[in-house]
Amino acid sequence: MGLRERKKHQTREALIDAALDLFLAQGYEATTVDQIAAAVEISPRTFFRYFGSKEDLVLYYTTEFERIATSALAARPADEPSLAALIATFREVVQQIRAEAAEDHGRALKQRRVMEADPILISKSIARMGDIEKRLTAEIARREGVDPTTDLRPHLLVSLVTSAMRVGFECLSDAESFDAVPDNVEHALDLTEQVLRSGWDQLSLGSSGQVATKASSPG
Amino acid sequence: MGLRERKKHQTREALIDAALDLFLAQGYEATTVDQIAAAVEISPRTFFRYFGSKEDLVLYYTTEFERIATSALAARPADEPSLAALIATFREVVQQIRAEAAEDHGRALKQRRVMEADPILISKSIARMGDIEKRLTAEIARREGVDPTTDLRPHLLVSLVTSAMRVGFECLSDAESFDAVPDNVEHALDLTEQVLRSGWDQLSLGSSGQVATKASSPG
Amino acid sequence: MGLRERKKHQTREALIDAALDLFLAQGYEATTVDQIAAAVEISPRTFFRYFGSKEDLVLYYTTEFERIATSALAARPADEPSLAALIATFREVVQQIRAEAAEDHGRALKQRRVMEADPILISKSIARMGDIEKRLTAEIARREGVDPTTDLRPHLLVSLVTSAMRVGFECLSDAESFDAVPDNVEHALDLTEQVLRSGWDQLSLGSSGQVATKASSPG
Amino acid sequence: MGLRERKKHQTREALIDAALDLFLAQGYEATTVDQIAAAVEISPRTFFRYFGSKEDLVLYYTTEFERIATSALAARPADEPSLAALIATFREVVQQIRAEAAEDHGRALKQRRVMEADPILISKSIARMGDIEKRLTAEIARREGVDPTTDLRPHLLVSLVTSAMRVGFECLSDAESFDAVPDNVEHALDLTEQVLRSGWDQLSLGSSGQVATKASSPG
DNA sequence: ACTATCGGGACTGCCCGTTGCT
DNA sequence: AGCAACGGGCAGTCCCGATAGT
Repeated sequence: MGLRERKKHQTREALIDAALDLFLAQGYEATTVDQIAAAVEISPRTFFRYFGSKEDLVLYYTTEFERIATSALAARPADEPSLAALIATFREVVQQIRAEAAEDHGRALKQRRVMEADPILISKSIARMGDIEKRLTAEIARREGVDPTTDLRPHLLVSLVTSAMRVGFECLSDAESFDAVPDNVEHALDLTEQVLRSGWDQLSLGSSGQVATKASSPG
Repeated sequence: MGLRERKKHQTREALIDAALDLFLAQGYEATTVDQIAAAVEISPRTFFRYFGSKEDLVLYYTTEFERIATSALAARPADEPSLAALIATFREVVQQIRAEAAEDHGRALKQRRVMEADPILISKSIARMGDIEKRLTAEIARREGVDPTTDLRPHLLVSLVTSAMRVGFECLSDAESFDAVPDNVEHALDLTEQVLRSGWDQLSLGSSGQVATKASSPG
Repeated sequence: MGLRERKKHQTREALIDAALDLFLAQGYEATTVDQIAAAVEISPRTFFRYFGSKEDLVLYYTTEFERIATSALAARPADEPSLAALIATFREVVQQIRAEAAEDHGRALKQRRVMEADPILISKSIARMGDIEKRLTAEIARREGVDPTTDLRPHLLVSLVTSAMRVGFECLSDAESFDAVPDNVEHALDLTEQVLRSGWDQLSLGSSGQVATKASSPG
Repeated sequence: MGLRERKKHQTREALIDAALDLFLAQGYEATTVDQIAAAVEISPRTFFRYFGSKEDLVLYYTTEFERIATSALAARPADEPSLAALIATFREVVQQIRAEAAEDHGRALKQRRVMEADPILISKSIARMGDIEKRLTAEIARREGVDPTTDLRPHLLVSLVTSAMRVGFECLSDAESFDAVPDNVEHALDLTEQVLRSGWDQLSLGSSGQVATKASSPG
């Protein structure tokens, strides 16, 4: 990695740290981009070269999540049932998070605190999840060989599992540290797997089971 | 309804109509609040007395959705199982939408067209769903007599069913009219009910089933 | 005039004064909008509510010129010959300028100094003059009942008289005060009127005198 | 003309052609000097041996115009009246343009199209005209033996005739080809000569006719 | 030298608090 | 009383010129 790359990386991390501290100290809304820029001694203009928006900074990990999740799903064996593949994918994501938490110096925890303090940020992060869902849906549909625009089962499956994930993430308002989050997520994934396993397979996703496709709906 | 109320209502509808038309004509981003205000001959400031933001206007129906859903859930019999109550609640919402669509003069369709043209709006609307989820979760937890901060099952249940709803709503990009939406949503609800019915009840929500509560998690 | 109007007027003038002084002291380019705003203790944002751009401020008098000239021309009797109408129009503009010069406190002179120091501003102002010419040409063509795209006499007439005006204005680089300008302009207008009067009327603008129209040119 | 000269001339023309085509295709601003150089297979450095800047290339004809006009005016007999000399000068310029138009292959038209597409270029070209006017004014004043800073008649005369020229040039926005331009310009010059001839000579420019000089103005 | 990056200034849009108008 | 004009603040974009790494 050239000196340039390295500096960029440092600046990005410095921005995240400075911003999160400011957010925690005085609130997300009350903190201006100018303050963040001043804190790391760059121009406000440059801030926007690193993060498309102030929001992007807080939701940085969401972006990371997407990167990890999509590549993890792509790596699942092609013949694995979709439900299992998704659950496994998310479990891998959790592992990754658990691993990175070490060198993270509490950034992840700070980020969650900031988000909890500002409910609107939670909404925003959920919205991003929507985008991720779309991508995962496309991949599941591809695996199953169905058309996601006429068959809503891939979307539904992804949506259900992703929901579980979210629920696991959000249930930590009272946590002192970030440690409990991975456990929570895994717990939620366990529950969902239990609940869905018996029911979902009967939908025989990917089969010609017309009952489940939109095309067969009376609409 | 007094004359004052009526006038307010008219202004609000005029704003919605004017705004949606402008959005369709020149795009959401490209349309300024000033233009909307000018179109109905009010001051830009006054716009914000009717809608908290430009976004609020487009997502007006989402707000309506919340209103209807919460009151519908509150009206369900107390002894109805939670899954059934939620599904029934959402079915009622769909009915309401179907009914209002008549006197709506295509506003709902226009609104969807606007949202499809601007992906960011979709995210935003999904984000609002998050708020609704929270409210519904609280109500389900109340019904079940569990603490939603320690037991993540209420949140999970709500999240799963809401996901189904969302999936139903979103699958209409190709629809020419708004008519198909209610059918789609009902279809998604049907599927979800099928899938969850067998599995969910075994979680014996509300029981002391320790396996399912966060408190019992090893984390 | 209400208090509101009065305050607005004061702010505008304060802005012009402060800006011109700054421009003279440190140059047009080197002066930022923020500095101007700070000098009159308004927010930079508000600056743009008074002037669409920094350039607009310097060329403010050009805008005024346009406003006065077009309305003055519109007010000329319909049966007055075009040449006379134009000369009279510009004379009125000069009168207006002379009248305003009193309460002007040398603003006009400062403005010229600024423009002379920054040649690009001169280009810009000339370019605006081009727009004004276009508008006046259209009006003259309307009065004469000819088509300005096929008959170049309206444009020519306007251009000739406007040139005279410009000549009058520009001949003051060496003047200590702005006082001489109106005299100069009137002088130039006098000369032009003398020169053109006998010759122009023989072009019988508006007649069917084919010799004068572009359509009849051998091209 | 030696071979070396001829090659230089060819390169210059190739540059103009390539540049104009690129400007038309992707806009003036969007086109880089590198692209132009690449198009004619010379090094970017060499470009600047032919044209001082990208702008110089577009305004090349303006420069040519200046060169031709000043030398043509210098060549007029010393005892020719100024008006006649100027008109004759511009007529020669037009002849030159007409002559070159043959081997010009629509360059002039393209250049106008480029300029019309970028209004700022128009400003720049007009601004250059201002410089030319200044030079011609000086020459006329010299011929007449008057001081151009106290007597505004030279400037006025030049300005009037130049205006005519501009009018002739500008009246082609709708023209499909450049062919009509020389005709238009000559037409405008004809009209102007007619109009001014009788009137101007009575100003007895260069005489001691006090009425016409600025010095004698009551201002 | 070439190019990516940075800095900065103009400018706009959203939104809100206050103030003057009716 | 209520409403709309106004001013202000901040996020964000664009463009350009300077700079610094490769």
